[in-house]
Amino acid sequence: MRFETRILPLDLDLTLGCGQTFRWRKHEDGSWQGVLGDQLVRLEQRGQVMIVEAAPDRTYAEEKVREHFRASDDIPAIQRALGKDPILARGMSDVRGLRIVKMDEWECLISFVLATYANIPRITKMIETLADRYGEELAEGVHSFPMHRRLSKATRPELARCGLGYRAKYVRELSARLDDDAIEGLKKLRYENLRNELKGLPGVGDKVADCVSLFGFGRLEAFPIDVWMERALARLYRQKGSYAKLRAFAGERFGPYAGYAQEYLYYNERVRASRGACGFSEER
DNA sequence: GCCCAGGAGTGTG
DNA sequence: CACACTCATGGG
Repeated sequence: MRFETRILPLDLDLTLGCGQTFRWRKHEDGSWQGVLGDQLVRLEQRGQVMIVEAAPDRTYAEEKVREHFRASDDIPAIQRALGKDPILARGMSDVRGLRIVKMDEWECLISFVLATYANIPRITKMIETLADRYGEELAEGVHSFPMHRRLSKATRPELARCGLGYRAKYVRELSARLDDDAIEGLKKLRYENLRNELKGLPGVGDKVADCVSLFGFGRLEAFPIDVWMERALARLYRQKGSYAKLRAFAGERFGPYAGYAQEYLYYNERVRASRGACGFSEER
């Protein structure tokens, strides 16, 4: 079934191509294919409208898509708030359609734990292999991300054979420590407590805890810091130091929408910098 | 073949 | 708290 929905502003290429998610593929015709829960979805942007192709229930699919792109985020308001920062203000109009996505919590946790010490192609491969072997087949060759119930039955050697390496142990331990109820419990926590709980889990350090808080649990105040963000903070804000120090700086400077600030700066540093362009620039 | 990856855990100074 | 070392593999 095919229908239209509007989420504004939204730039699919920016949002799905910037590395915050791992399972969206761009087809030659420019459309994007992905899996949201048990929904296989194909999206096509035509100016202000987005064509959604999914089956079989329109209401359910539309709900999933709107949730994933955080349709209720008031981007103009967020940009007005972040625009008080003169460095962000300079380049923000170019990334108006870059939205934070909302992933399934369990999928997000496993994905970012797998992402440690691996490059994007490999991360993608690990996740696809897990989906192929433990997820439900939704269409020819397309599988859902495995639910906890199923993944927790996989043994460590089996997981290791999915190319996870030492990460197999973390996936096993996460399966043992968490279940659907535990995740429901985590959803109720405020960010600081959620972050601490996540950091207590095997394979979860500062960076992964913040990625999962932001992209999985939707906490917009989270500000994940990886090597790209370290560069951005050093270059634009002259900030260097430990994770705790940089995180404190970001919290103070960007406040409740720090996650969006991170997404903008990350994109700018990683994608635009590679093309030699710099939308954001330091103050003189 | 060689290099190194969106870090985390553990031990030491 | 700041570093050093290891972790296990596969994509480029």
